[in-house]
Amino acid sequence: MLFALIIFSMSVVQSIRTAAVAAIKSLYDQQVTEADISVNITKPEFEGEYTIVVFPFTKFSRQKPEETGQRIGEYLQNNHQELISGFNVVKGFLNLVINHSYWAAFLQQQYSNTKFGIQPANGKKVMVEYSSPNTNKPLHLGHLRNNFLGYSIAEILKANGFEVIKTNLVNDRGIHICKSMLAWQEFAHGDTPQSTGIKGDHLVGDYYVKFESVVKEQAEPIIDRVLERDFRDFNPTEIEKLEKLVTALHKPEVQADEDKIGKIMGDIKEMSRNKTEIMLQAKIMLQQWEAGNPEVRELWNKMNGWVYEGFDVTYKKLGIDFDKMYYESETYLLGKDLVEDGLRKGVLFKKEDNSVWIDLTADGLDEKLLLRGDGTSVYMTQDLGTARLKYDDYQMDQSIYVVADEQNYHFKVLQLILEKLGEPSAPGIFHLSYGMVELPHGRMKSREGTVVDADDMIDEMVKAAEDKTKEHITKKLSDLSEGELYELYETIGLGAMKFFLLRVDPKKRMIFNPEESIDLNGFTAAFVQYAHARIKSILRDPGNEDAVAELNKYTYNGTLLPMEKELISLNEQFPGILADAHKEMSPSVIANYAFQLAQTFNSFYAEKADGVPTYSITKAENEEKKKLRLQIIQLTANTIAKSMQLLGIRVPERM
RNA sequence: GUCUCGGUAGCUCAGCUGGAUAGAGCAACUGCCUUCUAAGCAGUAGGUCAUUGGUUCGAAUCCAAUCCGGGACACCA
Repeated sequence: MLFALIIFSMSVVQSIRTAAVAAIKSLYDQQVTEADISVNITKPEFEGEYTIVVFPFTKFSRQKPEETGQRIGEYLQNNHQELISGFNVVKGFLNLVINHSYWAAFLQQQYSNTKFGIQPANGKKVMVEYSSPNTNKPLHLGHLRNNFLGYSIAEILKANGFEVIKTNLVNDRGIHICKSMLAWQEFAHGDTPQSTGIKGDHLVGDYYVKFESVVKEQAEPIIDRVLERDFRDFNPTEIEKLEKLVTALHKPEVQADEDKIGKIMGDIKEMSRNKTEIMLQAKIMLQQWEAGNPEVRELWNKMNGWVYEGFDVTYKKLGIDFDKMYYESETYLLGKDLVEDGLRKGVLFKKEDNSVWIDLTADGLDEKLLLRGDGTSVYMTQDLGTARLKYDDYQMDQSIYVVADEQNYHFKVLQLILEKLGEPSAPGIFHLSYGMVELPHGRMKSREGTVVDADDMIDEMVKAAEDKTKEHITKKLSDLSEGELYELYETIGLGAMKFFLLRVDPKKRMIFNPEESIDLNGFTAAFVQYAHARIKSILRDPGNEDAVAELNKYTYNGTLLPMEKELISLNEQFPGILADAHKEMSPSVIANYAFQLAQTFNSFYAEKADGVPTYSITKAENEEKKKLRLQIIQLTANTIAKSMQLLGIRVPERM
């Protein structure tokens, strides 16, 4: 079947484009590119599957749009009979009818090909860094969007032929970690995850919260004193600043503006918090950690160990994994050698206080600090060093950072500096920026305790799936074991959560409504999973057994009904969708497609005329139709499963 | 202030490389389970695509201005 192989290496849309370019060349002696051919899916009210917009060609055809469409249509029909069997022209729109035998041949070749649409290796390597948690508190809803996005993008890249390295840069050191450590030391009386039965990351997180509440308590008298202009807790430069703040606070125009009051009070609070006893202790602990103090390091190791145990449980449940872990405790000193290089090359400069900067004003940005006067590095320096480390480790063509959009500026600067330093990693830096997840009342704030915990979230979703499943359990799932049922609840519950967070364009911030997220109807994973389970149920039906066994060598030879054509055509678009998802760096493209496919199948499944199903499979009007439809639904099930896999979502055989 | 992202149905979102009468889901209302799984299907209702101007055969889509909202612009990470 060399003939078929040649055809199916190209999508229908591609083939139409190529053919149209040739048609225009032949009819009008004009050389246009394939990108100039606008091919759309035909509106349902017209006959045909694809539509070429011919308006742009009237410039050189010097004919009315209708005539131009007519001539191109005739050319295509005459010269590409295997693909196009008919056409009609409405105004400037040329609607093309795809040859039924083309669809049949396509179906025969791909219906059981679980690799349909998956691209062969292209020899390119991509690193995806995602998740990147702090080890002072458990994962929350915001992390979930990050984790699902990173995982899904990695899957999408793989399916597009890339070699992917999934990495996690764990933020395992810093003042926030010391906060949890200190509070644990002071208040825990030696409690451990084992002794309390509390999951390690939650236990550590609890002491982070405890720390914050002590800070708040201790800061109150300091704030009160500041407001009374009693600045005994502060040094001269701080006092100068506080004087200004307090004076400003009493101005009438500020008194009338709640935003301004809030801002000034925020500054005062922040400065006061830094003077609390416990905060000062935390800072000392950080210094001790950096100096390698054995006791502090031991405590740090112990508590981070608890957190990792907790994270492992959560990651495993989420179905998320990594090929390579990087730890900030091992990378935070990197980057200084790049700074040295930069100074030598004259890309960076020193100020009088010995601090090192880069001037980005020519690029419309500011000056950026890279080393403090005392020689210590900042966040950017670390990231520069880590970028070099990663590149040395893997020499990847692209390095994707899955990080929230509040860091857009940081990554813009990071790439620019790498470029100026002549680092080979620079061109491959890509910030996959995503919007924050907000609750209906506003943004989540960990200090205010308005965070949605990831583990709670998982439990709730699985519970919701269980409740819903139990409504039907006696009808269709009574023979499943406890274990099988639990697996099903997880498949549905986790799927719902992932789908909910992935179905929206990543760059948009999204509102997370708990009630809506728990819904298993409509535009949800359960809807798609349900369609899959229905298909599998039909394929298992003993009444279809004989036909299923003969599908392999079968090619349908007859006319197709509308929904048959529609389903095949939609499946055929999968490779294009996969490419789009990569181009857009957006799993939402896949989610929308999977939903549409499931929806189309459900209509196909349910359509009736005079009470009789139009597209019955088990009771099809004849053996030919039965085999045709079995091929169609088999292909559909495969495409659904693959799409969901790209989102990191499992698909059940029954539900 | 500068930069940046967004504003589409009551709500949550698609559509944005310009193309036909702007689509889904939820919520509301009608119907459909002796017939392959009703977690479903079919239908009704719901729109000044933020506003104004421009580009053109044609604008939700491109451009400009304005309004509203998020975020960033740290010797925090």
